[in-house]
Amino acid sequence: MNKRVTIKDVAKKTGLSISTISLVINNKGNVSEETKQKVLQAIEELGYYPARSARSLASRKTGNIGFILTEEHFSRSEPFYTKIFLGTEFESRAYNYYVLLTTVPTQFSKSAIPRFLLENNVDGVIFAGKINQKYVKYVEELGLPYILVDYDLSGKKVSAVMIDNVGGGEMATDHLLKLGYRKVAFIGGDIEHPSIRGRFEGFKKALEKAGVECAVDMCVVEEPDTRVINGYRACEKLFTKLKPEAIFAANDAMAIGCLRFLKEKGIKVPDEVAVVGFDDIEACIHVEPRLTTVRVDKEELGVVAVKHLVEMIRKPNSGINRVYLPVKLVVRDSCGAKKKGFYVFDDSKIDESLI
Amino acid sequence: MNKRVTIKDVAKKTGLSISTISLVINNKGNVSEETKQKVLQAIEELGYYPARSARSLASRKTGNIGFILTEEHFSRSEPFYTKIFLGTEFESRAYNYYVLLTTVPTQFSKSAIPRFLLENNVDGVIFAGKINQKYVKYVEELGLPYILVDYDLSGKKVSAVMIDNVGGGEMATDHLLKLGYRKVAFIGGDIEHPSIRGRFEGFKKALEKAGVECAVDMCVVEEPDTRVINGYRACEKLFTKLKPEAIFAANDAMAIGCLRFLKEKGIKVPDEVAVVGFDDIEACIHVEPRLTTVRVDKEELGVVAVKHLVEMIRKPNSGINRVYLPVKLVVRDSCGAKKKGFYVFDDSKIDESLI
DNA sequence: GTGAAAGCGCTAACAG
DNA sequence: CTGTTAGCGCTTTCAC
Repeated sequence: MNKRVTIKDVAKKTGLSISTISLVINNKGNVSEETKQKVLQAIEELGYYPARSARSLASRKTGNIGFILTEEHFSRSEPFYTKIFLGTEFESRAYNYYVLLTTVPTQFSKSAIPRFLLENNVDGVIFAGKINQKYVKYVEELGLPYILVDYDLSGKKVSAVMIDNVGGGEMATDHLLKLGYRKVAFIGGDIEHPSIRGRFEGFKKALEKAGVECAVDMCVVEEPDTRVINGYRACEKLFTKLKPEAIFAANDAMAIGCLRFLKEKGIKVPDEVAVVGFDDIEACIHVEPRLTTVRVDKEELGVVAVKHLVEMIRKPNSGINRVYLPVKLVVRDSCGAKKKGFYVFDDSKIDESLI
Repeated sequence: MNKRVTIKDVAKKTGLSISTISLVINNKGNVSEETKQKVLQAIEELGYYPARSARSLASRKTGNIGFILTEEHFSRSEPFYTKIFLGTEFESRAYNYYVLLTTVPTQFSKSAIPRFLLENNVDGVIFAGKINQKYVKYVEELGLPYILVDYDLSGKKVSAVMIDNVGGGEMATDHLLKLGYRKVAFIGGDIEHPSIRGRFEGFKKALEKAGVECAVDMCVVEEPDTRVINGYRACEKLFTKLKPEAIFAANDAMAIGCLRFLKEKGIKVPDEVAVVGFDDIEACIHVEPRLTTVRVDKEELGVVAVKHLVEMIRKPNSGINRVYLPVKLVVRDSCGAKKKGFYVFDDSKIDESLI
């Protein structure tokens, strides 16, 4: 490694003491504007950057944020959580933090505790997606500030950045209702998950508003999780007894499962059944017909999480932060709106340019 | 923060000096098995973990690996580079490294130099995908070991983990040839990219082996990049003058573009034209028909990169590492092999279970 | 406003 | 084989 430029070099060059330099770097204390400028200039000229490790050691702050999610979530095919991470990575630059990402097994295990927690190498933690409560508890006991993203702990007041699931579910259902469908079904898995619950709630709310009865057998919510295959199965169950006009699936993966089942059975979408999903994952524009869905701004979830977490790090005991991020209906082909001649803004061009 | 357990506490508890503890931790020098055990036990009992920052400061090693890719690559819809990152993250645990990910603009800019480079906060760097040579040069001048993944610098002997593009291209083309197609076209964009070049090379090699002429107008390689839209355009160009029996696209995105074009024109796949892609991205199983392609093990690319990089960090001047990772043909529906009754291993179940 | 000095927790010679 | 000692580069009282 080349000889590193240190704070001493800056001190020497300016004829000041290292403590003054330090004060300038950290924008602390009372330093005259004049010396401040002198220092800043010297820093610039020398190309000086404070060493992380030295700062951490002396200040007892790491400058790192931990990002924890389950292996299951990260290895999911669609990059939902990846995008959240991207958002945090981007935002954390503004605050001069590094984001350390790690995955943990779904089941809590003492041996799986992230290294950065054991090594005291983060100032705060972001949990993305469903996570075993024990991990959260462990971080809490460490006294570290933390925030959940796209998840919530029932019966516990924690900081969290959430999607407006209820609003989104309502929006999707309203849309189907507006298109004239009356026999509208809901398909969901892992119904204990706060997000899925919320979407279901929105669904019921919309039906109630419209004065449409929400039949029990029009709601298939027993699937263990929300993967494609379970969307397929749920749809199969639904069609053994009933023939809905429209389906609102709790997420895109399940909606795609529905599409798969319907195609196999030769049931035309959207002509015979309309389908709407939730999340707006990439696959939506690859399936046939392209899936109408509720768009979640994943990056934004990450950005907001960092904003709040940094605030919590900077002023401890500032209380709990809870935010709901708005969602947006993206109308494509699976809901039939276009065929019915409803005017809709076509997002497809935007989608394609992203690829 | 709770009172941290330090090396001193371990020394006190064991009645040894801190340097002995340090030796044990780092598995260095000659420490008697007896004291070693004693130390290890004390560490266990106290729940001691060495502080990163202190270690870094004293040893002048950060314990971090930088992971650099362009914004363009990371925001790509399919999680190709994300998976490579996942691989690095996973593997780096084994070596007790943290991976710091950052994106940079495609164009080099002095102000976009990753913070971890400015702050001297990494021991080595992984570049993923196509990257402006200036970034590489910058790292080189810093004296840091680095390795490229899925990219290469022409005229420069650098360490790199590469996909066996030539082999894969050959494999895909062989497959089409074996199915009886003779008029086989190649579609590629960004032909200056080493990977695309390699795939094209493999294509030509296979044709030559089979004694099939490689007509110039059967190769559309002028597109600026390899996105879906350019696959669409390239396919359009192709079909204005010719009618190939099969198409090998340089990657899945372009292959999907072909599928799109062909569907619009009412040309049946695989009945009228067979299509094969490269990469095996998620979308392959969502498109209709499902895309036959060449599978690249993305995680493995990351794993291997870390292995080599760590080696380079540990023994500097150990020379250049260059590896080619094998690929595998995944036969689905777009190539017509199944319809033609060829026996093929069906990967679809595996795919679905991943979702 | 600025400087001197004492660490932060660890590693790395060098003694013994 | 183990201990002593001097830093690594910075932050942080506390004087002046």
